[in-house]
Amino acid sequence: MDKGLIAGSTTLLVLKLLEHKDMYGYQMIEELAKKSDQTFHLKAGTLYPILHGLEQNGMVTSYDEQADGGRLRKYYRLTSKGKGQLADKKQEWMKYAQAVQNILNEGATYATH
Amino acid sequence: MDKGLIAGSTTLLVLKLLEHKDMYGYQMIEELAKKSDQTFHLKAGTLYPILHGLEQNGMVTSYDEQADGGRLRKYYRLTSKGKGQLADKKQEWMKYAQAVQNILNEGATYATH
DNA sequence: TATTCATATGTAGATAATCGATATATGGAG
DNA sequence: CTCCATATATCGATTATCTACATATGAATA
Repeated sequence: MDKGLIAGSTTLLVLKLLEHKDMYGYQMIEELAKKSDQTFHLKAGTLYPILHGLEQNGMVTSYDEQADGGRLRKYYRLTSKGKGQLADKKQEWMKYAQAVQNILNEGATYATH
Repeated sequence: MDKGLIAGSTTLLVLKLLEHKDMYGYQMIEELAKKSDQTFHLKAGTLYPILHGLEQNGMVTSYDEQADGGRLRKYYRLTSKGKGQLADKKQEWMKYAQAVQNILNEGATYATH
């Protein structure tokens, strides 16, 4: 998958993952790959700086929690400000994707069978 | 419109514009803005380097042609190699956009009216 | 016990794609 | 004759991703 394509939508996807439940970084990487049927392979070196930035901007808060085995995980929770950002970015993406789709479909012939 | 969102799909859109007719750079910028209902505002400083790159890679060829007024325009024509590239990038974009869409639609409720 | 692997977070430098600014030149309108 | 739309072009800055590296824990295995 082309690196450039991912640009701009990564933050949107991260915010979306946190919409209904708190998650930790490593979990997000796995879940994105699974949910996208391996289309996305977000790298740790990409994700963690994004999470730090979102926290600094007040879009998420974080807290540490012990896993069963004793491992420490850093969970992220979406703030109300982050929910607003998610809604904005979602709408922006929809508009953009629709515009690309419209252009790509031009000149297409449709089966009428 | 977020700059990052554009990344990765610009080349695809340029190739698509040339699918059915030859065009010159300035014309592509105008047509993209019009066709996308002002969602895209591709800048000259972005487009021309892309066109040069496509030509170097054999995706397009170019020729000069005099406009009515006498202005010189540089037209670009899609090669068969470029057509292949267009098909590849189109498929890649569709797959990517569908994956984003699937994730964004999770947890959505649907009106049943 | 030592080693290796999956888990888990993190930083730094390289790469790529876009933008803004700037430059040049022509033709039409005022 | 000045200004603006047209038309192409280059360069440096910005931004977002990647690769590579670093650190650490716990489980499996040799």
